[in-house]
Amino acid sequence: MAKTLRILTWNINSVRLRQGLLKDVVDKLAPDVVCLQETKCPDDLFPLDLPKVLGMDHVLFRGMKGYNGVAVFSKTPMRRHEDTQDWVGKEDCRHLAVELDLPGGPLVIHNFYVPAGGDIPDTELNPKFAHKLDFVAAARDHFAKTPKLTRAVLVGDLNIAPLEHDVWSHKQLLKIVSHTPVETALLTEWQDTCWHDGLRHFVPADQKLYTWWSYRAKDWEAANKGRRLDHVWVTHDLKGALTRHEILKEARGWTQASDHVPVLVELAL
DNA sequence: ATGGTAGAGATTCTA
Repeated sequence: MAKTLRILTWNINSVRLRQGLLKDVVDKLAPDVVCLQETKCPDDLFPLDLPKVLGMDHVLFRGMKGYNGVAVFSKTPMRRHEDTQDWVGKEDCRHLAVELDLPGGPLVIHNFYVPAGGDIPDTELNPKFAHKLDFVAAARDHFAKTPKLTRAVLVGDLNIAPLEHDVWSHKQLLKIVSHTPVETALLTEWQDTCWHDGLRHFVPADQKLYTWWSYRAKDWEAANKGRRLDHVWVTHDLKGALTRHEILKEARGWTQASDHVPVLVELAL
């Protein structure tokens, strides 16, 4: 008997500010697991009443002051997975791996927040871009060492839109951080270590698909200059378990919205 | 290598 598991990923851009919107997202999409990025909340200030409000008993988080931060909520028991890492020598709270106990055996979920990389796509002029490339290369190399990985899911804000139709204009974004060839090549290499693109599984590569719209656009919906920065990957053994996806675009139009929208994938495990 | 907006938390950084 297959169990349905709905996994939600969202760059919430402050978990404290958007607790109410998170409740609305959970009520609407009924996830079993919620992975957040950019919680921007030190661990000692994390809102500990939030799990009860969301109807999700279990929570794990890794936060810091001001920036970054990841958290996972779950309806079923979980524990922090040993493969949670600091990447490229920085303790900047960009990764949290959890292990869930499910009837068919444990499932590992990696929650990532990849560095945005600044504005200038040049590693000499911009250390933040160098950090981003180093981070993705390290993640690639790490998963290349575990090529037989199974029953695992990787989600998060990877801050790279790899395909032509993951951005509103491929040509105009080739020199824009998030869609430069060096970034998209690295992300593809990372994915190719053991992962299958769980969103493009449902949406053909020739169709536009976005999860993020800049705060800086006057009318984000009319301009529709989006990018697909948020991802859900599954190991190849779980490809056949993918049953549904949803990108909650309407959330971008809510009052005091995040610039990223919630992304849901359902698996029949 | 424009400037636009948003959040944290300090009067600027990161996205």
